[in-house]
Amino acid sequence: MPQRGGHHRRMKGRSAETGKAQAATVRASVTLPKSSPLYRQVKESLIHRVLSGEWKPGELLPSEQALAAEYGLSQGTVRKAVSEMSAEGLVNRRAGRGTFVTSHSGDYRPSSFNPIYQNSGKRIAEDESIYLAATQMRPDKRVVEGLQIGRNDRVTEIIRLRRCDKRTAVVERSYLPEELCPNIHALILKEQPHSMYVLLEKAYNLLIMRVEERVRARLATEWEAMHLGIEPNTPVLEVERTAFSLGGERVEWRLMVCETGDYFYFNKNDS
Amino acid sequence: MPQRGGHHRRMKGRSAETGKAQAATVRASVTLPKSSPLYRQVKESLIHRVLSGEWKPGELLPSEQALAAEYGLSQGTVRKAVSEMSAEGLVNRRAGRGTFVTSHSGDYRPSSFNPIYQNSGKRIAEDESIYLAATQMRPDKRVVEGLQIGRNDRVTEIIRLRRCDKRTAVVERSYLPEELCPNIHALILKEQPHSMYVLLEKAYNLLIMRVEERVRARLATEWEAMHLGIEPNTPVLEVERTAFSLGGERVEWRLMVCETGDYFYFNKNDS
DNA sequence: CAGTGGTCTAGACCACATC
DNA sequence: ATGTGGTCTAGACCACTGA
Repeated sequence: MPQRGGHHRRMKGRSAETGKAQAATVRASVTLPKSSPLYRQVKESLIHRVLSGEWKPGELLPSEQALAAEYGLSQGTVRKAVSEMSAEGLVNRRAGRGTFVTSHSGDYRPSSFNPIYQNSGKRIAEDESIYLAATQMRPDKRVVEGLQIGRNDRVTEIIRLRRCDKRTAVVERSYLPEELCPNIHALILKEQPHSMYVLLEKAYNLLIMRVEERVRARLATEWEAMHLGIEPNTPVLEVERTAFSLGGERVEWRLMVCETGDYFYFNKNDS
Repeated sequence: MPQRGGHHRRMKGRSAETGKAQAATVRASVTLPKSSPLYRQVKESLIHRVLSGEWKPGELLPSEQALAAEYGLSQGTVRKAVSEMSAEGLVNRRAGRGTFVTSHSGDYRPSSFNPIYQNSGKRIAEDESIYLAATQMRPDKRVVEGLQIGRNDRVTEIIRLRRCDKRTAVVERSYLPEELCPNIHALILKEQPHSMYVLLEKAYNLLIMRVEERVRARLATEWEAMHLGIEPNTPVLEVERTAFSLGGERVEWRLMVCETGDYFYFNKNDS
């Protein structure tokens, strides 16, 4: 790892000194990973601590003061680390309360990952999901590709319908690697959770932070048409999603199918 | 406008004083708009100055020092303002060089707004656009809705094909309000620009910052099928886009149609 | 009330780009 | 050599929350 930023300082146990920024004299060896800006090292450290389960989704982080003391840095540096995490949605800050690890459940994470809307503008939520199946199986070619796993690894297939206003809006098939989510089929069948991503947090400490979606048009199969209440060979959207955890693992590969007379896929882009 | 943050201070001509943060005594009246944090006021001010054309896309802003002096604030406060603008993509900062107003042309704005990819992973660029028409007309119902204009306002319709590897990948129809982009049809026909958004910057100082897209599946019309080299009634993606300028105006409503045997619509979501 | 995050300042030093 | 943005510090005051 090349040195960047030229700070070369340890993050713990700084000598009192004058309090001014010190020259590039390497004084004492490094206590924490990498080099590059200190606030980034702090950020990486905090992320690892979240991944390790030290603070679980929805829980409170130590205050900036406490973290600054712990790392032996100024509050401003810790603040910048936490600010980046907040900007990336990993954490929510609330003045007067503290900083919380993001969670798909409860109060925060408002918009979530539901890209399909009714023409009326109403978003298709997960409220009225109907689970049709949850079974362990061998992955087919698309699933192997989407999850980047071995052909002989096992996955869990979860099939559900998303209903809205007493109509089936979306037919959905999810595939999760058995290695990351052992026995999730049993949990699904027992709990019939409203949100899969909340279940992944609670049962496996997997926090979904990012998804990639590929959208295509094709004709509905007979099976899909039956569930969606449309004629076979009606054109439908096929949304293919890969979901990544905070740790960067591919946790889910999903296929969503919906008809687009009454629904559409929506994307707001700031790039 | 309710007061927030309790700072109540003018942004110009601060008295020298001790240099420490001052109490809430309102000393002299406000010189700049709104209240709320100073760095936000600075940001708003800078945005207005960009909108006014004081600095055009691609041009250099004054240094943080210079801006701090001009507004009578510390560099840190100006820095926070510029940082937000940078995070929102309004501006690019480069160490050693300075801060530049974002532009769709030239070096920066790498990923732009092209959501359609070949199955190979290659992005459909604007390089090989073929313009079929650019005419002034009355908007139909969808255009009125998309641009939120009056039924009697005039718009310019621009039809083009996007080619990639010697094949037509996308058929595209754009509609721009004549009021915002007078006589753009003449410019289009004369310059046949690679990028419409670069043209909008240069000719009308309209910087496209944000788009909303609605995606649906339907069957190709005969006209579309002809251009795309497919059979009529093949399922295709219809991507409907509204483009917003920095000022928040609806500048373009666009319809993109592509076949999805060889192409797909891609979306990366961090929400 | 004490503690939290949010704003603001002033000043130091750094890597980098340009001349 | 000069000037730019980038990092880091130390300390002040603020508004908000909850006990």
